[in-house]
Amino acid sequence: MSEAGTGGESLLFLTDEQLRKGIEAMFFAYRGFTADPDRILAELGYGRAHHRAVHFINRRPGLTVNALLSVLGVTKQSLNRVLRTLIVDGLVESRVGTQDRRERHLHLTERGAELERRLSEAQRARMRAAYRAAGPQAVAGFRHVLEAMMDEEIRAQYLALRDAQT
Amino acid sequence: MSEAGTGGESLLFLTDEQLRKGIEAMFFAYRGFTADPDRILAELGYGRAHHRAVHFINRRPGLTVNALLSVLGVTKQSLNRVLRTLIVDGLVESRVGTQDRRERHLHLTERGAELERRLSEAQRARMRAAYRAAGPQAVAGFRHVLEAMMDEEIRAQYLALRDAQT
DNA sequence: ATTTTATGTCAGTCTTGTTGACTTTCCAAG
DNA sequence: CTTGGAAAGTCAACAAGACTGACATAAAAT
Repeated sequence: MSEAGTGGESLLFLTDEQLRKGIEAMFFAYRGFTADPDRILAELGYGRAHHRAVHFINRRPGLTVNALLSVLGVTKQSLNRVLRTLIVDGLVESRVGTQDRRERHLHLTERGAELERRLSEAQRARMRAAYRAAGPQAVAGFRHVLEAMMDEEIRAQYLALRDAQT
Repeated sequence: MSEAGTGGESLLFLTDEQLRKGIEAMFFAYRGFTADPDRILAELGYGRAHHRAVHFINRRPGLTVNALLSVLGVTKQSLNRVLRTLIVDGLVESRVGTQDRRERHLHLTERGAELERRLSEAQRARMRAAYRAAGPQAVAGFRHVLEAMMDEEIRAQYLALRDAQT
């Protein structure tokens, strides 16, 4: 890891001014990060909450409502409103569990998958451009810092999700 | 660092899977990023909007309402509600401009500056920990990618703000 | 004198979050 | 087999914080 080799620089990086710049960069970058999907969602009368639900259902097909709840970090009442519109609109399918029939397993329908692709492609295009502009080494650093910034529990969830993928 | 160093890898980094992981990292990291200030704000009956206003007023003392509006990317009605509570509560001072008396120049009061320090210190503590854990090289990469992810106009604002500081 | 700009304010809407109360379903332990 | 409790869904009420649109005021610019 880099911290081992370049010990002397660490102190310079940790001035309050450097940290404040990082905070601002995070704020502005997040705005860019959500800007493109937001435009698509607005067309369709959806919001960011719909995007997040669709994203994670696509990511973990068949996950339960409870699991989605804990990934998103919202209450079931809040999620339910969003989920209901997605189900009514035919983008998400809620299947009763086979072993435990109290559980509802969530899947995207073909139309839901289409929306997911559209949203994701917009977001990935920006990410791809940023990655290209910054270079592979910067990308590795970017991911490192982001992972270190997460809450402990969230990081565990993230790593599990990350490693479960291809 | 494990993945960096060799130029030929660039293509590998730009698989959809890598991009999706970056998207998720961004989502979860932003949650961590706002978690600590959110707790402090909740105690005081404020929200994220108050934090953002206080942050940028501290950053650019004497900036006008219009300038703050454009930095925050919200409408004046939305900002006004937040700003009014901060002024009434004695955290922000609104001074009539000297050259142009239509303008209101915004400053933090001593109490406002105290809150700013408290919020900022919480956020910087997390940032500092993340920076330490990831190392200086990762930090540089982090900032690179974030800057490349911003909208053009926003990036210009950010760079102006960044370079105006010590 | 008129227009434009900067700001503030009122009213109403929307999304997305919250709590609390209650029901239905159904697994599992007594 | 009965009952306790977990999972899920629903209804209601509420709040923050975003939006639009309309309008008011003061001051600068033309």
